[in-house]
Amino acid sequence: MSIIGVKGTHDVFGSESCEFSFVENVMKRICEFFAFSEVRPPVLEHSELFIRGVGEGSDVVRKEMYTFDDKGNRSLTLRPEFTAGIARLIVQNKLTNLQELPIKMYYCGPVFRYERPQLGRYRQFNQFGVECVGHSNPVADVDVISLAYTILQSLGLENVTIKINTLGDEESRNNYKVALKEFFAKHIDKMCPDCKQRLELNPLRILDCKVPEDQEIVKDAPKMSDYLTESAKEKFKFVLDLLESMAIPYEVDDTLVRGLDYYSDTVFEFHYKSSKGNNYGAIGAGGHYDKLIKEVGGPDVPGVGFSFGVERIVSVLKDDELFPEDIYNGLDFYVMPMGVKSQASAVAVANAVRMNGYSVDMCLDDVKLGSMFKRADKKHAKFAIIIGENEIANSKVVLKNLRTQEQLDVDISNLRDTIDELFHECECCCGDDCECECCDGDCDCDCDCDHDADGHKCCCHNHDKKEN
RNA sequence: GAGUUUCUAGUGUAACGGUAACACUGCUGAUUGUGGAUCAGCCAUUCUGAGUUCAACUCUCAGGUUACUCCCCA
Repeated sequence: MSIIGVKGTHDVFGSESCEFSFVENVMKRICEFFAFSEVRPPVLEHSELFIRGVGEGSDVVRKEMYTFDDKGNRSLTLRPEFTAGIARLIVQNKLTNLQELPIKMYYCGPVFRYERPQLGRYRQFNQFGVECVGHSNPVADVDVISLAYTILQSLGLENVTIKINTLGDEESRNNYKVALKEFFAKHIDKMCPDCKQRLELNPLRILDCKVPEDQEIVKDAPKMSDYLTESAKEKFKFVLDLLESMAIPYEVDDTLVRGLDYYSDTVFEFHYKSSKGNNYGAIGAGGHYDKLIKEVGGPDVPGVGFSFGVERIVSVLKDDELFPEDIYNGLDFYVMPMGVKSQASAVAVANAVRMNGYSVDMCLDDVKLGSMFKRADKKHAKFAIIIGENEIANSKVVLKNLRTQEQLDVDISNLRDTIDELFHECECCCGDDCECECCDGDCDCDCDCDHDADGHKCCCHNHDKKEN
């Protein structure tokens, strides 16, 4: 009997794995530019952390957590999100005392939510996000939004919609909740069962209800903006003004309420509709939080963060064919030993070329040369290195370009230099990505960059060799 | 948690209750040191379990699982 994977989990391998790496690498690189450093919190935490951190009232905690008792009867939970774990990590390691604030961290890894799988939604999925903890300047909010926006742009997602709203400070929210309760109490009989529950638990959530009839009622509900304290209003205005000055487009959406209880003041979501029209929901979201660090036992400092759904972003990029061609692993060399006796030398050569910085695979079966060429083709290898008894006797190898069919005998002592020449990147001195065939000697490319009337001078060192 | 839905070779698809078929991929050979072609051959406990039947991929029941919807979220 075969064992199959758990519902809502996915195996990532082959070309899809290259796509995930590409997305994660772009994200990591840009986070480093923004001076965030990587953090790797554990997957397992005490359930208590999420109950207190994320909030008992949230659906994530109420019905979506993978919670179980371990052998010591401790209640543990597979993280449903990163923020609470990072808050714990900061507090436990006393990072707020050890370094200048804010603490800026980014993370990437799997999270778990027990729910029915559907489009863009899995039980185990990957989140990439950042937290910026310990500074109350709302510039931090904008910094984080700008980071997220930069990432999405670098990935090639041009038409991203940023929805933004403010939940205000505690005082604003309490006033608003009272007003909402009063308002919805008049209509609650006509509303959906979920909303009836929400009225008591967290009336803010009613604003997020998707039932059409309820949405009609929501339209006439009191607005958050009318209940904001002056300081909350000012903060939000500051954030919006700053976004504007940075040319980051946004839409204020006063029905935007996040599902995690720790948020206050600025909250935002990133939406993107793929050309196929698939609606993956928000591809990323985040916000500002005031009480989380304190709730976990730390000092009374705020934080702000966002998180992307890596699977959703991969899906969207796939739908819109935005993955660059060159992200899929190509093999530089395939080593072909002729006969068992040549294998030892082949391994040595393969390793030497690897240490030179190239990807090298080797045929492990004693099969005919023809078969080895077929295998090299399958792997899309650029070059073959053939080693047989003749070559070993002369301390040579045969180096064959599998695209052009050219081949030459190379002394093993010269192999390194020969290979480096073959792989030398040809760059036109115009530095303009002009795609000129600069190896043709006088390099008469027709790019329209304006340099010397003499035309380009190609910096490629391969001329002489190729022309011979 | 509720609803609809999928399940046959690595992939995509056939088969009235009666021999599991086809295409691509893969492997082996024709071809003993030079490939991408051609030709031959090989590759399945039909998701699992139970039931009905002389006979089940096909019908029934239970479970798993795929995809999607609601709730909610990344």
